Amino acid sequence: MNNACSQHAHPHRLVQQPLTELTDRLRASSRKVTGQRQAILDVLRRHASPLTNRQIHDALGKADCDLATIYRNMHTLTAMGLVKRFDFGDGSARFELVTDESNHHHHHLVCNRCAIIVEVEDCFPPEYETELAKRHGFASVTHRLEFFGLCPRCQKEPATEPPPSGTGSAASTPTGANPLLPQKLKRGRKPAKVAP
Amino acid sequence: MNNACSQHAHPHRLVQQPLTELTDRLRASSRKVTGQRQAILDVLRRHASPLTNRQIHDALGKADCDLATIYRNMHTLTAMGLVKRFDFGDGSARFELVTDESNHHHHHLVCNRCAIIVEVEDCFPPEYETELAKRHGFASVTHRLEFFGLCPRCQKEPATEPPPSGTGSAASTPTGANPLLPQKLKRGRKPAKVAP
DNA sequence: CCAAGTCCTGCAATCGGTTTGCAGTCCCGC
DNA sequence: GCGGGACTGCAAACCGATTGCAGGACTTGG
Repeated sequence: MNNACSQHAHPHRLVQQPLTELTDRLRASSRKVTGQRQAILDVLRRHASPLTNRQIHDALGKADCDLATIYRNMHTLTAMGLVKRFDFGDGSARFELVTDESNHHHHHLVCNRCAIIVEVEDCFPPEYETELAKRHGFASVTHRLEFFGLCPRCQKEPATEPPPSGTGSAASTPTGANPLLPQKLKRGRKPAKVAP
Repeated sequence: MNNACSQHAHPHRLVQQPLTELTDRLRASSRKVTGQRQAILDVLRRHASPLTNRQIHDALGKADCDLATIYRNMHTLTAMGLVKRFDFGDGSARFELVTDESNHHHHHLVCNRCAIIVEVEDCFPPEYETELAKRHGFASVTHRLEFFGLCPRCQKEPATEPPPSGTGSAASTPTGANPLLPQKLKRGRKPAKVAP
């Protein structure tokens, strides 16, 4: 499956860190460098925005790998600090590769319609958090912050239309449509069925 | 900023708005004032921290009400603006009653161990968001911000202990234990089973 | 106060995301 | 090259959440 380039957000700010360094870190933790693991890291490396496990699975293409394996690996990698987990409030977790240099603290700006994701640097000053922690006696305080809104392209759309298809250059997600609707999940049940 | 002092779970800062006003708003929207609806609102009214649907269900006690009904009602009430939904990143939504006066913009500080929730006023200045929106061309930008850390009580705990029981004064949630583990959900599967 | 029309509820099936037991496979150090 | 532990695939199962359906509860109008 093609996941490729014209990636909406900062298309070329991709992490070019050699895969070997990643695998080295794996070995250092007495973990094995399996083909699946490498493939997953590779997929993450070539994507700028955080991906869901399913997106990773789809992006793997021929280097297929069981979804359960991806889930397990994301846990392992997160625990090892190789990837970071983000939560946009639609029921699925997203993961981003963490690399020594480029992975400073950052957040995201997500479109409520097409789910396009823009990385943003904005965040309040750290003293804020320190102050907050002190005031309430909490320790090791962290925060989770994400922004949501309507992206420029979606603002132009008719309104009560389904999310944009492929109208422009930037396809929302490589895996195809995946409009996440924060605060308003959308699940379903098949039409109906008779008795067993 | 600071609202109250050592409030952890401001037990008495409850919303005392008459239930009638709430029911009036329901009628005004051509919705029916059912017993379940009232019971749910009542439960929310007497709790200061956001509750999960299950917690609401448990808290209902004798005024039992199907979980599905609670889910449906939380949707309705959220859409009507009577309750606000929060997401702490453990797989379940939480709801807080919205009342005209007291429900200003606010966030939460959650303990990673015992799940105690403290309401906090801290947030970055609104210009921030406006600026961000403008810079990226986004419209109607909102944000989701929550803080996580270790509460004072849990800091004293041994460490690799299960979350504290009822050691102190401030019981986490009226409904009982419900330690949420942000970023590290905990699901399970029963022991095992043989063939059908 | 009753009847009709709606909205609502309970029940059970279902959905999607995620986890896990189990058995076979692969990686790595020896 | 071998052995054992780490890992994978498969399928079952979990969980929060959603929904079709049919009976029940509010409301409004008469």
